[in-house]
Amino acid sequence: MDRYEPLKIEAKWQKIWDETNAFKATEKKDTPKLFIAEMFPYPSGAGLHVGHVRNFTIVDVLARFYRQQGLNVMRPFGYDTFGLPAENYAIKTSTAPQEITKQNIDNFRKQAKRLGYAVDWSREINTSDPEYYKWTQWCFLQLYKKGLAYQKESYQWWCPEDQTVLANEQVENGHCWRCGHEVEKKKMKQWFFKITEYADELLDEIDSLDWPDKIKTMQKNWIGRSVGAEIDFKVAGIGSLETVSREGNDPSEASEPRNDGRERARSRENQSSYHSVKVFTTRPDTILGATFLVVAPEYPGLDYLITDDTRDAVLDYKKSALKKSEIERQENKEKTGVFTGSYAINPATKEKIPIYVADYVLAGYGTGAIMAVPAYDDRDREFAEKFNLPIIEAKLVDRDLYGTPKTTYKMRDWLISRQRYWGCPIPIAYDKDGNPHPIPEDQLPVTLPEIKDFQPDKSGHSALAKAKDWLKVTIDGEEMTRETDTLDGYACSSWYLWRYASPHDKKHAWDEKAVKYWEPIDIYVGADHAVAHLLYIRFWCKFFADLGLLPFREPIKKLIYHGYINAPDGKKMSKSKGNVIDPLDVINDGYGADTLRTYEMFIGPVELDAAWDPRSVGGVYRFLNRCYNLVFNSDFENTSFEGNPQSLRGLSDEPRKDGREERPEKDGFSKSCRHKTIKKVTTDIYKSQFNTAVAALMEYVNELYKNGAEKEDLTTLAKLLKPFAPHLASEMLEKLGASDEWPTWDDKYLTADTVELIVQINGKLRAKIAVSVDDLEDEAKITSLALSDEKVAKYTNSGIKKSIFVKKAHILNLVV
RNA sequence: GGCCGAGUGGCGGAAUUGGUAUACGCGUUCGACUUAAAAUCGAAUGGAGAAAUCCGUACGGGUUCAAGUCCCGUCUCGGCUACCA
Repeated sequence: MDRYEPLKIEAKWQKIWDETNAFKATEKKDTPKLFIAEMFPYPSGAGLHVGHVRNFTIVDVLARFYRQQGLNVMRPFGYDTFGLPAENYAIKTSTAPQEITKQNIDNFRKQAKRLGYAVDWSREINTSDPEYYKWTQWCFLQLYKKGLAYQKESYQWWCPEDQTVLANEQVENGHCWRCGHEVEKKKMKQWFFKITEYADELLDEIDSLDWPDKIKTMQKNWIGRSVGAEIDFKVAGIGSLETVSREGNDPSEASEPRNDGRERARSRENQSSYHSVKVFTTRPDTILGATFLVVAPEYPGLDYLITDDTRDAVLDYKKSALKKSEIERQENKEKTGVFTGSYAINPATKEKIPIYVADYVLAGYGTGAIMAVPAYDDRDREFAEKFNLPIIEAKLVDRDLYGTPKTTYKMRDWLISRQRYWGCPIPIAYDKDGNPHPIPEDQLPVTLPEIKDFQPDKSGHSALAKAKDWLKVTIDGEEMTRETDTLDGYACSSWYLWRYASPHDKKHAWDEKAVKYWEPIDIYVGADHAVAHLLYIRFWCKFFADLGLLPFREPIKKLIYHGYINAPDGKKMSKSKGNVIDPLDVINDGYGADTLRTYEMFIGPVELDAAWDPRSVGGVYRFLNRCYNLVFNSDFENTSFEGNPQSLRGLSDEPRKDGREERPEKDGFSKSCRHKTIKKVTTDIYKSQFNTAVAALMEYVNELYKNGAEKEDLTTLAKLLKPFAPHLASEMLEKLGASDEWPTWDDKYLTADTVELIVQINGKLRAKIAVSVDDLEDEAKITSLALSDEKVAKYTNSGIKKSIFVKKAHILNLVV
């Protein structure tokens, strides 16, 4: 009796795969390709966790499945290595982040190999490798050349703990996404990418993507397009011709934080030059009901709406509103505000209506001013009720009558400057007048200098500012000073999928031909970054498509977004709670990688979070053990496997315990069971329903134990099992002398000769009668068969009112 | 507050999209093997009932020959978003 020893089997096959470069991908002209990858990991010092395993295994199951089907599969691997954890660790231990990163990568690679992933290891990517970030800088320069990378001074989210600014996407509920510290506003000159330029296309193409609806909706909401109109309201009593509004249509203004305290040092004589307030509304048709205007506390023209009587109250209000943190504004939803002292003329009613200032109007959205229609808008009604303003249920008018059509977005431009050392240097230098100049492409990469002190400070500059020699650079003979900000890590991951196509290209970011063959990625798997990374990479794709450098406008065809794995108690795993499951422990406890992989696919539907259950791991191990026994502890060559593996212990002569002598029509049964399983597993994998695919394999094994297995059953089982448990399946296939070519099914074997007719009386199940499949064609015969059943007859003595026969479900429902 | 999901045995979860509710796994119970235990194998396992039967997919209604699935209302939980005009 051979024992299933996963650790032995796995070591054997991993060695073979490693030594033969088994999963190297090359472009093959006449073979359909499939490019699949996970969102590459940030290699932390802790090594792989069970969430990584779920992520990577989904990719691996699909990669192996399609490979077995004969597709030319590319499944690369990479590491997203710039970022705060490595830098913070470097500060703590005075070790260079380069060194820490190298160690972590080595560990990740080793662990990923231990899981048996079918990776083309020649395509590894590391974003902090100068060979890689040279091209990240090149990408930046392309954006810069087209005016899509620009600088702007503005208030930005600042994390006092991490000493860096954050993008809007990195602020969660007023706190830093990394360290959880409450963020503040700081006025700084920062670099941005003009993602808003592509807002419409990013929005309009979402529906065409094969992505989960959840992610599509999140992106739509994030972009937040509102179609409406801008309407001018003349300010009563002030008589000049200029307009009060946010200046211009500069989309960069959209990045302005919401409660910035911008003060405009305008001279008093300018006061008379403002004579109207421009509002944005999505409901210009409700203008007859607009009974007052409201402007944000930061509204640029606010000073000129104030009268001597109201000055103190308004300025007080503004001051206190600006002092409030984002969180305080969120907590207190009670409407507050004060009358400015000015009135505007409603262009539709010609009524004179008051202008208020209130912090429920946001400076960063629309024009920073609204027309309040309390009859139609809950917030306006609340305000009106509190301040006793008229609420008029007016008729609707034509939308275009009083304003000009205008579309606005919630999405802001992407803030990319980071005041940290461990990032990709921004390839810019400043001349002595402070004007930015791009580093010429032939001087790339701008390499991170090796320094000793990584500690950032309040200066607003990264530790790079202390690398005095590095700062100096000569461009076109002119002495300049380098930019000390580094790029947001998301920039590095906004193009890596294209780098996978030609990861060693020294002349280009990506090779045109290779990209044309492999890209766009067919299946991308992840559990995070619904609006950040997945939006940024779409933006860069469109940009480079516009430059003619990519032959497609959407980078990701299909997205699989899976759930998290939680601790057995259902809570998030965390070091502090001490409930972390280490996948390597599971393997080394003797279960092996195959059990771990198969268990994580069996744990539940991909898209849902799941709780780790150590006992179920054991269940999956038992299943693989049974698979092993079928091949290694049965005499399938000579006889059909009969009964159970105990037969191998000399019990095979004993009669079956269940009294069944010989199963009738064994051939037909065996075939139908086999083909049913092939179909179920194949279609389930196509649908990413890995849990039910594994369940179907378990059912199949149970059947084979019960009814005996032919060699064909065992090769089929091994082939179907291989994506999930590749080591064991390879061992089985080797013993069976079979290839791993994916099996096909024939529907003709799926229909049995006899079928159970379900007889319902008034919709309730009353009898199951075995009938031949041919009889299903004849409703009259079916009905008489049913009526001749004793039990059915009992219910139908008094006649049948109606009879419904559903052939496909072999159900006969009799209404009495 | 807004939008979107979800609610099925003791537990994780299935259910050909309107057609036998609870596949598969865990747990539990019984049996076989064993001096014994583990492992393994077999059987049983929604609830009530001696049984025929009845009741069961969060709750209340409805449509239908037939509802976990569709419609209306209520409750609960989760996710995203948060005064976006």
